[in-house]
Amino acid sequence: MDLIDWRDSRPIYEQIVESIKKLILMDVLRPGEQLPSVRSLAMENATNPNTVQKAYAELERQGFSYTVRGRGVFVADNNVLKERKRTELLDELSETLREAADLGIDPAKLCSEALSAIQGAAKGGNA
Amino acid sequence: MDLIDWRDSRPIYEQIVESIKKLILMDVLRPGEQLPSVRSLAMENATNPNTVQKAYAELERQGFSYTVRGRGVFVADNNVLKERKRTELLDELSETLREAADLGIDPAKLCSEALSAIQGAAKGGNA
Amino acid sequence: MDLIDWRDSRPIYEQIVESIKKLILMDVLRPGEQLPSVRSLAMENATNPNTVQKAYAELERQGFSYTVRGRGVFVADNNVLKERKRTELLDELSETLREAADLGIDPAKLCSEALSAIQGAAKGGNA
Amino acid sequence: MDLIDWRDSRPIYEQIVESIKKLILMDVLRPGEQLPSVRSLAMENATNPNTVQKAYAELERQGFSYTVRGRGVFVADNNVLKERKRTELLDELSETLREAADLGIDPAKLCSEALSAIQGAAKGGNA
DNA sequence: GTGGTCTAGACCACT
DNA sequence: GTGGTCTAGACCACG
Repeated sequence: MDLIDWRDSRPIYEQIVESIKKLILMDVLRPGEQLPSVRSLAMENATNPNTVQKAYAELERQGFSYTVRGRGVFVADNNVLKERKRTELLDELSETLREAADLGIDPAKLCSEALSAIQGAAKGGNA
Repeated sequence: MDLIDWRDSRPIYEQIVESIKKLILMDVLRPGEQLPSVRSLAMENATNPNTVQKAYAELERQGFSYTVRGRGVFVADNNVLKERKRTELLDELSETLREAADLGIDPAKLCSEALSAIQGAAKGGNA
Repeated sequence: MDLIDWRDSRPIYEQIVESIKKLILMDVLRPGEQLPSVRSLAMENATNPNTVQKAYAELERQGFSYTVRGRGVFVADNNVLKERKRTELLDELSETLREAADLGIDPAKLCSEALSAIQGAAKGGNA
Repeated sequence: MDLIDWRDSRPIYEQIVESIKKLILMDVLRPGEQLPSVRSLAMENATNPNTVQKAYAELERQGFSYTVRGRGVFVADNNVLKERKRTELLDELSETLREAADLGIDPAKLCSEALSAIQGAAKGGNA
């Protein structure tokens, strides 16, 4: 697992949270599966156990994982998570489109262009 | 001009940059028009001239303004700026939609939902 | 005569000096010819007579002009000027080439590329 | 590292930027290597941390370095940088030669003189 | 310890 | 008056 981009200006723990969230949402990490131990993940990414600990705490707070003392950390089996992410993306989308509208740019046209772009990329890229 | 939201966690200078960029893109500030002096804007917003100075430097770097020593700072007459902003928004949109697609969410459906959302808000809001 | 670029960050008087020097060296302004009066040049360029005065003083100091009280300012008939400018350009060239050499770039090759570039431009451009 | 010439009229931060850029381009500072901390460099050069900070920000903006919060600033591993610098020098050269041509001076002859000059200096100087 | 931001106050060049 | 630079000293987030 390569979770950290050292050139990224965002805090390390935040990058770890986001990376693992993405892995869970994409079903690479399945519900019930055990996450790497704090120590091993820290070793593997050449970072401080405290930093990984902070990331795991945040993950649990957001409902993506649960902890069993003496056993480890596991992926939550919540299927509410995807719905929540969908809402999040929808909000982000609306925000961008609203800004475009404010500037006199047709949001619908922008949308269709963006859709074409990703479909084109998907065919040639990693689809 | 009310450019700063003190509850916003982003740096002051960055908020100033974004606010003025928006004013320029929305044609509230017209090409050739003089921007407030560093000192007056600092006074008006109860901040430090250095902070405003940093914001103005960034604006100029991005091509939104030009400086005449001893005279003041002026809005650039570039009509390329809007096109650049459009591209920027388009990239943002595509990024969000691509992320949705990765998660198995239909981007087109998400788009249409977002468009409905902002049209609804526009009617009741600031349209 | 359009001598000033208001977006240029250099001082006005310096721009005027450089512009007039160029006009003299390119023989647009001929030896013995009278330069515009301080007042008229100030009017024409929407700037302050003091600024033009400062430029004229600098021009005279550099030997490009001489003043006759009550008559005006005239272009010096020195043909030493061109030789001096040649030396100046030569120094600039050497400096650039030396910097290239320090970086491990072949100066001779760079030179021949530059020569090609300007010959190409001259044919299509203002030759 | 002796980065500042106090007799130089250019801003301190600009001198720092240029000095470090040169060190990077000459491979004295290698990709991935850590730059001195803002504070230590400020101490070493008897200047203010803010000034060094401004220099480092500019370096990063130009793509010569990247920052990891809490870790330090590192030399970018871009090998595009040298090519970019070469283009920059080439442009400078062409500009000088074009100016010479405008004045009726043979650019090729000027070039060969400059090349002789630097070769002579190199033998007697720091070659 | 690191870099990032901000304030207060100063001096400079230019108009 | 304008912007540009610099210093001194402070606080913050991150590791």
